Amino acid sequence: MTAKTYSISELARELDVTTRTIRFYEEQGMLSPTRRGQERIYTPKDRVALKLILRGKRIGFSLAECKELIELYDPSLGNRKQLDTFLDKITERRAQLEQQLLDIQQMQLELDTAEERCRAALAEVPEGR
Amino acid sequence: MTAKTYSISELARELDVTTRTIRFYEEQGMLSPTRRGQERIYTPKDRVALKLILRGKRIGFSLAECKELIELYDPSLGNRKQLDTFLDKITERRAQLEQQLLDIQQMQLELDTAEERCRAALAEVPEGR
DNA sequence: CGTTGCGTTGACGTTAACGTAATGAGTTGT
DNA sequence: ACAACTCATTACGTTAACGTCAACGCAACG
Repeated sequence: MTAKTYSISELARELDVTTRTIRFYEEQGMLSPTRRGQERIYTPKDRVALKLILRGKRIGFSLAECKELIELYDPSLGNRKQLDTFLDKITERRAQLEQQLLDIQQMQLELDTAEERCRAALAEVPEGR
Repeated sequence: MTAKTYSISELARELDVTTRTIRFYEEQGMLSPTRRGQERIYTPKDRVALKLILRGKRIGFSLAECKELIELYDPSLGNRKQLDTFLDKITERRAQLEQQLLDIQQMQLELDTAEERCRAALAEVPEGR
């Protein structure tokens, strides 16, 4: 049952990032692979965390924000106060995501009209033959 | 019919950015306010462009990407080749937006489970009387 | 046993996106 | 006339998020 493990370059290839980037994320306390000697060994859990970071980045989260997400995601450190602020942060993020949804929808509309105008302009200028 | 105009600080206050930021965007060729002497005069069109930039930023676009969006948005420079690459860029952006939608939905799910776990942990540790 | 490949740790370099003075011109109120 | 605003330009500073060497360890391969 010893779940699969990954080398740093395996992870890098699969998720399309550089090893430098992966090490950097570790340096920032976002990943904590175990070691075999000097070598970093990544578990599926680490892989999930990394994917979470990359997903965050795609929607414009800073690494600090991604780090928070990871901390939320893990079940660990639980005194009362912590958990309350966790819940607050979750609420906050949710609001942000909602705003982003709106922004994206708006963008889509704008792309629609942009495309229309582009096609209209193309119809006006058919110097292509 | 001379539509409304704005001073730089008016725009800054309204859209909650610094004047430095606005000037910076101009420096990057993303805004082109007219001048009255030295003073910058912003039209509603400029204001729209600025809002477009800020919306882009909220979903993680770089300024370079935002600039492209603005260029798409305006009707102007139309030779055939340009228009074709415009359409390509539009398609590309649409794909990106779709991916972002997926990412956001995934995040929302993760926040759901994070909240659940948080509440569960709170139930386990009710040292708060 | 040399070199090829993957891994490691520094350490300095780079780019984007502004922040932060410093300084000066032009107008507005008292 | 002078202070108080608002605007401008110029220029150096800063932070985040890596990129890019350099120099080394060690395992396998022909």
